[in-house]
This record gives sequence, C-alpha cells and structure tokens, in this order.
Amino acid sequence: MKEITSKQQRVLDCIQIYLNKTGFPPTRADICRELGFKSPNSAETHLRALEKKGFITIESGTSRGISINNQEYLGNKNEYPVIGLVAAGSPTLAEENIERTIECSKSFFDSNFDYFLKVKGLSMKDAGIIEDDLIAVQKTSDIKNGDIVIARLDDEVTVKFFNRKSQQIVELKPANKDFKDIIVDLEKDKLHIEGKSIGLLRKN
Amino acid sequence: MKEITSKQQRVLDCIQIYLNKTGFPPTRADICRELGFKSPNSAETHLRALEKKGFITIESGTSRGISINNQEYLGNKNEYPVIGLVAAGSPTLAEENIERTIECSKSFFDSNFDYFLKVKGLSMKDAGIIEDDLIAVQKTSDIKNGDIVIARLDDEVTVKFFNRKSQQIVELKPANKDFKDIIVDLEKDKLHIEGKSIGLLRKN
DNA sequence: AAAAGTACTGAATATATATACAGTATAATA
DNA sequence: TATTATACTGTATATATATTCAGTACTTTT
Repeated sequence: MKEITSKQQRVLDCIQIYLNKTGFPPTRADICRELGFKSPNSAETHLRALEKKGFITIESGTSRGISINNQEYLGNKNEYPVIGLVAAGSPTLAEENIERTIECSKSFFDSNFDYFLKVKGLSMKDAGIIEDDLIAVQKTSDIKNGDIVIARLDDEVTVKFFNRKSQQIVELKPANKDFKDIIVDLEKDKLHIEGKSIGLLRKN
Repeated sequence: MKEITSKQQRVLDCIQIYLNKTGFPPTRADICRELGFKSPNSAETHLRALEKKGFITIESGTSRGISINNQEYLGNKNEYPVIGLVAAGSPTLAEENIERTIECSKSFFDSNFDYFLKVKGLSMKDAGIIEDDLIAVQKTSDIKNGDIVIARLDDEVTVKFFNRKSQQIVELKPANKDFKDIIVDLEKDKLHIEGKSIGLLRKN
C-alpha cells in the first residue's frame, strides 16, 4: 500500500462517510458536492489515484461501483491474534505463535489493545484470571503500581501484579497464596515488561 | 414490520449477498440476473414491496439506491445490553435496567447469547468471576450439571453452578468457601433459570 | 364477487452516471 | 531540465439505470 496524500485521504473518508450514511457508495458528482469540487473529473482523478494505490476498487462501467479495500475502513472491525503463553520465549506476534484470531472492535476494551494472551496456570486466580482466559494486552511501558503486567524475566513470561518498591527493586505479585512474590533486582535481572492487561475475555 | 414472502426473502438475500460480494447494492438488472427474472420490472415490484414492508429503503432517482433497514442484515454486528444484577427482581430487558450496550458480533462467544449481566459480589470468585465482570448470558432452558446459571429464586437473582441432585432437588453451588450451597426444593420453592453463562468479559 | 396483493414478461424512456478529452497550474521526482 | 504526480475546471457523450406503462395469471383478502 503506497502513501496516501491528505486530499486523497479526504476523498477516502468522504466515501466511507457516504457509505455509512446511505448504505451505498457515492457517485463522482456526490463526491464533488461533499468536497466542493466543481468538476466530476476532480473526483474521477482522485478515485483513479486511490485505485492505483490499492485503497479502493472501481468496477468499470458501473454506477457507484466503488468499494473500499482496506478492512480498517470497513467499520471499526479488526482481527486480533490470540497468543499462547509459552513457558519459554516471549509472546511475539510471529505467525507460529498465533493460535487463532478474534474479530473485535478496536475500542472494545475502552483502551486500545494489541493482542490476546492465553493464560496458563492459576497464579492470578484471586484476580479472577484462570487457565485459558484471554487477556487483552496493551503493549506499553506506561505501568503503574497495581497494574496487571505481562512480564518477561529471563525468557520466562508471566502475568502478575506490578509493584515498584524502589529504583532498583520491582515486585511481581501473584494473586494466589500458593505462589510467592517474585522480587526483581533491576541491576542483576533482565526484566522486560511486554505490556499490561486492560481486559479479559473468557469463553466457556 | 410486516410478513415477508419467500420470494421477497430471496430478493432481500440477493441484495445482501451482492452487497457482501461487491460492496455496493445491485441494480434491478443485477437482481434479474441473479434470480433469473427476464424483466427489470420483476425486480422493481419486489423492491417496492420490500420498501412498503419496511425491509429496505429506496432512494428515488438514484442508481443502486437500495439500503437494507434491519440491522441484522448489515453485517454481523449487534448491540448487546448490559444489565445490572439487581438484588431484587429479574434482570429483564426493560429499558430502565439497561446500563449501556456493547457492540459485538453474534458469534463472539462461539454460541449465541442475549445480554451481558454485570456481576455483584464474589460468590463465584473461584470460578474466576469477580465484581463488575460482565457475563455473557444465553437465555435457554438447556442446562446441564456444572453449568454456570443465572437463577431467580423468589425474586432474588444469583449466578451459581447448577447441580441437579434428583427430580425434586437442585443445588445452586457458589465457587467460594465463604458462601453456602443453596438447596432448592422444586416442590416448595419457585426457581426460574434465566439462562446460562457462555462467556465473560472484563474491562479494567 | 370484487379488490388487492403477488409474481411475472416486454417495451419504452428520461435521466443518472461513468468516462473521455481539452485545458491550467503546482509540486515532486528523475 | 524533463517527467511524472497531484489537483483542479469545463464540456461532452455513450450508456447504465430507474421507472413508467401495458399486459397476463394466480392467490388472498374483504
């Protein structure tokens, strides 16, 4: 997908808005009316540019034969990958780690998120997180004490409460009395925070 | 919404399929081609009937100016109500009980469901269900032992595990040692099963 | 028994629409 | 410096399309 110009973006937005409003795509004249063009050829050339760049498909000889290609423009839907919490190695978005995908809107968990992490074990049981739950993970380094974080400690990935004790010391606290707190000395141990939980999904 | 005839349903389906395939509505001629009509007026009269019955809207003098009215046909999206678990009274879909709605696809929790129930209390803590969780409820009477049910017992609504002991006796079991089992004698007590949990949603 | 609704064919037509052609002007790229 | 892409106006036109009118036939409702 090539780069889009701001004018072309406005035309693309115009098509989307028209579609949402009416249920069918605009004509060249409709686009002119919406964007203040005085010649249908203005719309035509923009459409041809958008087609060339792969943003839309134009059915030749067909009235209103415009369809938007990129899924992101078709409403607010998206496919989010489900990643297994493998004991070793980080939960990357590499294809071999993706078990499946779930279709859901970007704003489904109020904040934006990046992927679903499938939980193993019961170390967060008292926080209502059990085996096979899907945690909605937001990749971020903006972590506060009390956040549920996805942490990688020496190639081991875990889900725990985050608690910074001092400059050097971070506690990773489970929500289950059968598990011990993990004390991390940032000077000695390699801690990487993948992100934090912003929601949870369970199917039973 | 009036009754639809089978022929009109076929025309409506044809419009939806055409929309999914191309991204824009069909012309009268397109419908004829799809359904084997020999005159564009065949499509025209069906469209007028569908419009009269409220299934579609036709924009006059506009090519492909057909839009499907019923939300169910517009893709797979739907708004699901969030209902608070009020101590007394059943969680009905009456407007005053709907806190808000969540947009999500019908098949989001694999099985179909009807509404979200907002959980109060911690009686199902060990099943990973905590305060303010949203349970995806399927209204059904098809309940098996071990299902998490939404039960109404004398105007009190609770979420519990279902366990039928005998013809007469049903146990409603919490998942928290601080709570006691509820033993229901179907001869004496009025038990109504609203439905069962088929999933869970949490936003934090 | 009459009227209205459904379900078509077939032909005709006004107009809605895509699209080509002729220009002008500016910015970006080779 | 020439070329290509962007960003328009303005005119023209073939055709794609909605829509009306004239029929036929069958079914359902009043």
